[in-house]
Amino acid sequence: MYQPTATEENYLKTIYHLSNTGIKSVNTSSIATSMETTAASVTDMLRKLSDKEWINYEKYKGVKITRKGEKVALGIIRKHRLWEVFLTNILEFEWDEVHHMAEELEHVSSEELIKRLDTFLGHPKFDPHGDPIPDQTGKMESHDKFSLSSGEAGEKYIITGVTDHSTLFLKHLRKYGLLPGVTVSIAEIMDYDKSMLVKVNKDKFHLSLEVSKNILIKKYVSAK
Amino acid sequence: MYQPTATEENYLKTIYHLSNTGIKSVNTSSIATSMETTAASVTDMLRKLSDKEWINYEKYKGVKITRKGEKVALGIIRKHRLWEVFLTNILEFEWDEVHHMAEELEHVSSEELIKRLDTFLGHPKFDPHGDPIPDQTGKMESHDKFSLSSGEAGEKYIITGVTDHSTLFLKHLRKYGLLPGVTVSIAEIMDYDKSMLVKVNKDKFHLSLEVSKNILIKKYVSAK
DNA sequence: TACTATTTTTAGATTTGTCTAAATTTAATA
DNA sequence: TATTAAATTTAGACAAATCTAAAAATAGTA
Repeated sequence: MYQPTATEENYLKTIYHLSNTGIKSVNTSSIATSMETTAASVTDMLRKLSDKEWINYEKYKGVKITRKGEKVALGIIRKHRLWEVFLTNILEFEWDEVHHMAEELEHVSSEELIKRLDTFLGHPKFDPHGDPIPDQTGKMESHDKFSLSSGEAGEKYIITGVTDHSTLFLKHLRKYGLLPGVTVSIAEIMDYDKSMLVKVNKDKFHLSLEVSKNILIKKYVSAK
Repeated sequence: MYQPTATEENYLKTIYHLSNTGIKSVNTSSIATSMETTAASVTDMLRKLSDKEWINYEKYKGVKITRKGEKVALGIIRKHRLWEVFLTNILEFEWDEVHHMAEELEHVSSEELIKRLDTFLGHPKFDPHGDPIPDQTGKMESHDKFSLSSGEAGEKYIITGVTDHSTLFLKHLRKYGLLPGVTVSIAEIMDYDKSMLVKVNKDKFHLSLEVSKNILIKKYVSAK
C-alpha cells in the first residue's frame, strides 16, 4: 500500500523488537529510549504509523503492531541480518563491527538485490550473532534458546547467540572465542556471586553473571 | 569539514559530471534537467553547497566545483562504480539493471566498507559500463576513448564503454553482445546515413549512427 | 479519595529539501 | 538601443522528522 520511509522502517523494527524480545508493554517512553529520541517525536510518529495501518494505536493506551507492520519489520530484519552475514563472511569484518553498517544497508530498497544476496550467501539461517534470519515470507527458525547463566555445572552447551548486541560486549566475547557454534562446558558455578568457570577447547576462564546472562545456549548433542 | 547529506552528494556528483563530460557551462537549468527537479530548488541548493565551499557560485554566473567538492564527488563515483561491479560480477545482475541499486548503495557511508569491497573485488579499474573507478585518492585511468562512429571501415576496435547509460540503450547492446572488452570490426560504413555493418565474433549486424555514436572504443592491438 | 508524580500528548518552532508563482537579471533580436 | 524572450532568483508554502516547553491524562500513594 504505502512505501515506508527509512525512519518509519526503523520505528517499526524497534516496535517489533520491543513487542517480542522485551517483557514490558510497548509504550511511548520505551520506544523513545530505544530510539534515542523524545517522547514527543514518538507520539508524532505513532500517529503516522497508525494512519498507515502498520500499528494499532490509541492515545495513552500503548501500541500493538499489526500483521502489515510485522511484515515490514521482518523485511527490514531480514535485510539487516543478511547484510551482517555478508559483512562478516565475505568482507571479513568482525561480528562487533557490522551492526552500524547493516543499519544503513538494510534500507536499500531492492527486493531482487536481497534475494540474490541471500542466494549468494547460501541461504543462511542465522546471522553472525546467532539471530535467525527471516525468509521472504517472514518465517524464521526459533529453537528455544536459554541463557548460559541458567546452565548447570558439569554440563556441555553450544553457544547459539547473545542478548546484548553492544560492540563492547561482542568485542569482549570475541577475545575469549565465545562465538555462536562454539562448545562450552561449565566446570564450576560459584555460590557466592553466581560467576562460573567455563572450558572452551583447551582454555578455561571465569565469566561473571553479567556476562553469562547475555550468552544464549542450547544443549550439546553429540550427533547433528 | 562538513558531512554531506545524500542529497548534497547527488548534486555534487551531477555538477562534477556536467563539468567534465558535458561541453556547455554548468548552469542552474542544466543541473535542474539532470536531476529532474526545478531551477528554484537548484538555486536553493547551490547556496548551501557554496556555503560549505564545495562549489564556487555567484548569482546568475553559474557554478564551478572546488577541489573539496571534487573530492566528495569522486568518493561517491568510486562507491557507485564499485557497487556496480559487485552487482554484476558477484550477484550476476545484467549491466543494464545495476544503476538504480548503485544509486542507493553509494550513499552508505562507511569508508572501511568500500575499502574492503574494493579488495574483495580485486581492485577493479573499470565498472561494467567501462567507466573508470577512482582510487581512494580520486585518481583514475582515462585512456583516451573515442566513439565508434568515428571508426574507419576495415579497422578492428575494442569496446571500452558507452556514453548513453540508459537501461534501454544498455539492454539493446546486451542483445548483440556489445559489451566492454568485446572486439568489433567495421565491415562497411554506409555513405547515405553513416550507419555501419560491424562484425562481432561470427555475427554481423547493422548499427545506426545513433547507436555507434554512443559506443566508446580503443584501437585493437594484438598483444596486451 | 485526593494529591502528587509520571507518562503522554499538544502546541509551536526548526531544519532539509522541495514546490509554484512572481520578480529580477541576463541574453537575444528587431 | 529598446523590447521581448529566456534563465535565474526570491518569496512564500509544504511535508517529513525532529525538538522544547506546556498541558492533559494516567498511575501511585498517603
